Amino acid sequence: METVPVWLRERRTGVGRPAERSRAEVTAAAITLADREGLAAVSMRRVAAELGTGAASLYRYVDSRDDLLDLMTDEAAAAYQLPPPGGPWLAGLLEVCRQGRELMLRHPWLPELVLTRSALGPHGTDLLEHVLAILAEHPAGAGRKLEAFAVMSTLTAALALNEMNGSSGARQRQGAYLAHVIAAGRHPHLTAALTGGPLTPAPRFEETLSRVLVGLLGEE
Amino acid sequence: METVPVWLRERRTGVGRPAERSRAEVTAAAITLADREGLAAVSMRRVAAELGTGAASLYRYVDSRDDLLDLMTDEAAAAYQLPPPGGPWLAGLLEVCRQGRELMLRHPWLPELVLTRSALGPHGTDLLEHVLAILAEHPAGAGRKLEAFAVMSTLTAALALNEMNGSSGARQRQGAYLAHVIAAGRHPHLTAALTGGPLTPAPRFEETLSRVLVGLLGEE
DNA sequence: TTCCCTTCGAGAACATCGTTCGCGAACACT
DNA sequence: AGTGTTCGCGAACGATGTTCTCGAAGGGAA
Repeated sequence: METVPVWLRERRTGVGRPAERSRAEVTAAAITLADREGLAAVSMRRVAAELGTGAASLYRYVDSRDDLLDLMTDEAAAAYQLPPPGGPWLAGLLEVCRQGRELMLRHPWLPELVLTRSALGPHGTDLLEHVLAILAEHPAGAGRKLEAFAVMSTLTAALALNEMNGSSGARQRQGAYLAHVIAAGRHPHLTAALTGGPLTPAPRFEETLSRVLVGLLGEE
Repeated sequence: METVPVWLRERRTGVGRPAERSRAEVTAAAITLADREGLAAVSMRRVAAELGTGAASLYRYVDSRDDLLDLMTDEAAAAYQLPPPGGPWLAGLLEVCRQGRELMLRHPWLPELVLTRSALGPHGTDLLEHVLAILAEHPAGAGRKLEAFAVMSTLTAALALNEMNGSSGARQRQGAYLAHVIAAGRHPHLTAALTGGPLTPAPRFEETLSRVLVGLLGEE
């Protein structure tokens, strides 16, 4: 049972044969592959092929596929452009959410990893530090601030996931079933909600997160 | 490309050899297995073994493993005890969340499925209908009500997942890395948040969802 | 330069996975 | 009894994560 996290396993000293690749290269290859063919395509063998090596070689850089997924998540978080904190806290948090959404649209595999795997790496902790800095003057307790961070991440990922499923084939199946449910006539409120006009304008991403964050942290 | 959802595929008429099992039995076996050994143990072979049959037989009842996962999710939602709507809407929604949390603690595999797979089956639509009934008098538009349902489900699942990770080995790794980050001294706000007292009382589940829902739907 | 010790690369192997094929057996209906 | 249709499922295919193993490669000491 290895209790040391991925991010702490250190490169050995200059003794022995030097590695031909780096953990960063492996991570980058996995991200490239996931961007191109989806998360399901990220197998050890495919990632290795992307690098022109054998599958077993990857285990010199990564303990397991799960480790690699964590590395991908954290590496993606490196793209955040964190402005110096200042100004109203709500605007600061919304900017983080906005960038998060763009990141997830650019990396369609990210939401799933963020939602089901909560490990914070170096860039993840940088992001959390930034959020806490934005909230430094806020009177809420530390527990609530940490919770606000979790809620932000979760909802950003979930909303981005919903957005992307819009063009998927899953949406068609869901629509077909909902049509059946409506036709059955036993769900009056659902029917009214889905057929009443052009489905009242879907609340916009930023407005939703703004309302949630205000509810969580107060108007201030 | 099959555009008809799982829930609509109907049992054939009485012609031919009758099936020895039902889709409900297969689903129940998968749930039993997942409860006992986790979602990763739910393979077609293991589920079949649970039923005392061959793996290939399951494909008479289910098109794919993904279908089976959707069936598990919806079957779990059958356990909701939906009281007749009435009283203040916030209390009604919180009751749904409370039951949802208990469900997820009883079925530790549920959050992952709810978070990454959004298909609504018969029981899922019943639940949505119930939520919309609770909000029938609420002035918000249909879009916002549907969104509130999505946010409720997502946050309930995510918070339950966090609760359960408390006893996992993943928490230890995360703690070890956070200790390292604190020791490095480059994250003052994070350090303050994690070392300031006994980590200000973690905001309680219901209070969190109450604040979020009020933020989303207004005080009314 | 020579040697050694450590580390690396990766082919082969193992257990397991989701899924398909094909066929014999079983039942309902005429 | 015969026929049409469905069911159960052994066998097989391709792919997966991971471990074992060992030859090769390079740095530092001699």
